[in-house]
Amino acid sequence: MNLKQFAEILKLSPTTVSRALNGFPEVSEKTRSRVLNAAKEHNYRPNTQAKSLATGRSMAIGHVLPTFKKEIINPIFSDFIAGTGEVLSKSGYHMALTVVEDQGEEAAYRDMASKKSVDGVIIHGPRENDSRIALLQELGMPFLVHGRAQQMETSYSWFDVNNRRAFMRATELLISLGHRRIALLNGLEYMDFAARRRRGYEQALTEAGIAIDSQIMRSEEMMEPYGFAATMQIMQQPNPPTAILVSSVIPALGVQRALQKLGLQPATDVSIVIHDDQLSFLPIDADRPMFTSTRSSIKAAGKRCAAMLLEQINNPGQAPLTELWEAELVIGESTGPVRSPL
Amino acid sequence: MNLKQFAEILKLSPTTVSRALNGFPEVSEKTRSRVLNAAKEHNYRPNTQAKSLATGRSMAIGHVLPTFKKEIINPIFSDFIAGTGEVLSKSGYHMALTVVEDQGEEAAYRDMASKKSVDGVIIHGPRENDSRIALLQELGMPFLVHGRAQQMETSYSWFDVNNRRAFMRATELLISLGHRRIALLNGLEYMDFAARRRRGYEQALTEAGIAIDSQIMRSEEMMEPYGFAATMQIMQQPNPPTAILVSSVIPALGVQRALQKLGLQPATDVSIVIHDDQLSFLPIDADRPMFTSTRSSIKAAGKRCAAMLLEQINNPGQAPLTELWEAELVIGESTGPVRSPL
DNA sequence: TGAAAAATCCAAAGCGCTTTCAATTTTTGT
DNA sequence: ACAAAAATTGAAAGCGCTTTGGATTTTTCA
Repeated sequence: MNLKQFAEILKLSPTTVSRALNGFPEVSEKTRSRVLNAAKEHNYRPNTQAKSLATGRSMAIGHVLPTFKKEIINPIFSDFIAGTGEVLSKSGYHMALTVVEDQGEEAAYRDMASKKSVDGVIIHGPRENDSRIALLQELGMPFLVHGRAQQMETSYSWFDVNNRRAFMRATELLISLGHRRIALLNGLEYMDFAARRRRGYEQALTEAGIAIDSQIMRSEEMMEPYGFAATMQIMQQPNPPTAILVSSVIPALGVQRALQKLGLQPATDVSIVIHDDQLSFLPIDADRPMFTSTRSSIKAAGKRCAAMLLEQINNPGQAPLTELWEAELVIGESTGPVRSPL
Repeated sequence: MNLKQFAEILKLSPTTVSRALNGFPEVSEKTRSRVLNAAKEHNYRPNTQAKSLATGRSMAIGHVLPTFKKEIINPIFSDFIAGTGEVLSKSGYHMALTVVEDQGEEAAYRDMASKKSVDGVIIHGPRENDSRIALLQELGMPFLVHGRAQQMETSYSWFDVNNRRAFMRATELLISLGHRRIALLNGLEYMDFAARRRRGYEQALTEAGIAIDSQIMRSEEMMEPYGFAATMQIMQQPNPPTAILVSSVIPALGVQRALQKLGLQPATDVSIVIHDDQLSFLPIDADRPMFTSTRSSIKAAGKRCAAMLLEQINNPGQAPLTELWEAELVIGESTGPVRSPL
């Protein structure tokens, strides 16, 4: 059923019906409730594309997902999107996901802009210097970066967790426990968040007068086997670390597996601190969590990102919004004082 | 830029340009390539909503994601969607995700149907008897079920893995290794796939003359802590199992953690068989995988589901499509012959 | 060469909505 | 009770595209 037919049933003009449905003040409350009830009864809903065409708003926000970066379509993403979706749907928005191959990313954004298929986008996994930011600014498309890029932090809207500080504090914690040889299993360091984490780690070491040793630092995609392989390797080196800093629960599972294989006990033999995104399927937050962690919910981040983007969309021309959350440092069972050297 | 303006640049009518762009035969190859080049040069792309409005096709397929079922927005979903998205984008489709609260699910489907905002939907996580199937049939919306429901399997399109058979074979394998006390850590059994798995497990036991013992069977959401808690409990019972069948890698991690805590060795003390969805971030497929598993890639499933749905959409009125894949039984390091009783 | 056939192009209607501008009805103030 | 003001409703244009039916040009063939 379309508007015209629906209006005929009501013996009203399409104009009035449209106004009633969209909450315009020109229509009397009596008519409005009559329309609203009839809409429910006859199950009438305005056609999306017609509405979008007329209003110029698509009521959708976009995510462009490049296939080659597993960093993006991953379990972390699914939790993030659960948060985003929740907030968006409350405002009548939905999400449009476009999967693109490597090169197609720029084209996908241009597409969305010129087709006007979304009202805004969320940028995932920003690089240290990310070309998408300039692109979207050029296209005049509202966007929000989940994370940050190095460039001009005041010129665009972003939401981020203080990754540098989180890893600095984590490192400091380990140092305060007497550890002086601390490994870092980082994410891919061309990703901005990983670069920042590394800086936090290095800063803490430097301030404690500990030399940075690339022998015990790794940077790879955050998957389980990475944690396993890196730990096996690092722990079997001549001068193995007494503590390991891990970028996510997922590689941490691999770390754990490796330690087990090596016959090493977390906390007593090797301390572990991880960054915990509070993934819904891997909750580690018991009364005494199994891992000591820098904790920050990715789902909450998703919610906040959605809200911020909507605000941008609804107030065009306003100054960029930025927000930086601190991660929580949670002491769990995986850390302890350094063992006296063997 | 809109079609009219773009046509003016070319000194052609909008009609011709539209035809050239959409590959209609009435336009000469010369004009077509001229149009195509100009489109690229001027970065012209037809407005999505206008096009949809005119054609009646949205070029999107929908996913309705209820928030309360973590079963759906989860890491498995993210891999699935990566597959779906890949196939869809090759056909010019994108995905529209709508997150809804508990009750809102039916409304969301009605919404999509009456707003014509998607051309088809994929149904996730079917229950044993799922009301969404009848609903979508009533709405006349093309859909494909990932999994099956009990009802009338010939009346709708579905794609499924032979879960019953997979778990039957897994159980048989364990039995052939001498195990007679086999625990089952299943997913939620109101989900069709889990119910089928259970039947497969029970069938194998029954055929081997082994009694079914609900003391060593669990059914919960497939998260890590579930695997841990269930294993701790089951293994500390009077008559603990010698083997455990686990519904997913994720709880299997918990199982592993529990065994470690209990000082039990996989394969030697307790055999483990899991179902492996080949999640991208938890690949367990080495030359000799760490887990023996029934393996079936969720991403491949996503791809196939997308292709099947597109076929449905493009051939309206054709008979329902169904496809059943067999899982692969892969021997890994987590199974071995039963230990002689203590 | 000229009529018929084929190829190429275009004007205009329509998809279902919003919104401007105008018309109509109701309320207000004297 | 009547003009002016306010409230309520509608007609019609427009959003940017596709597509029908028709017009124009080019090609074919006797």
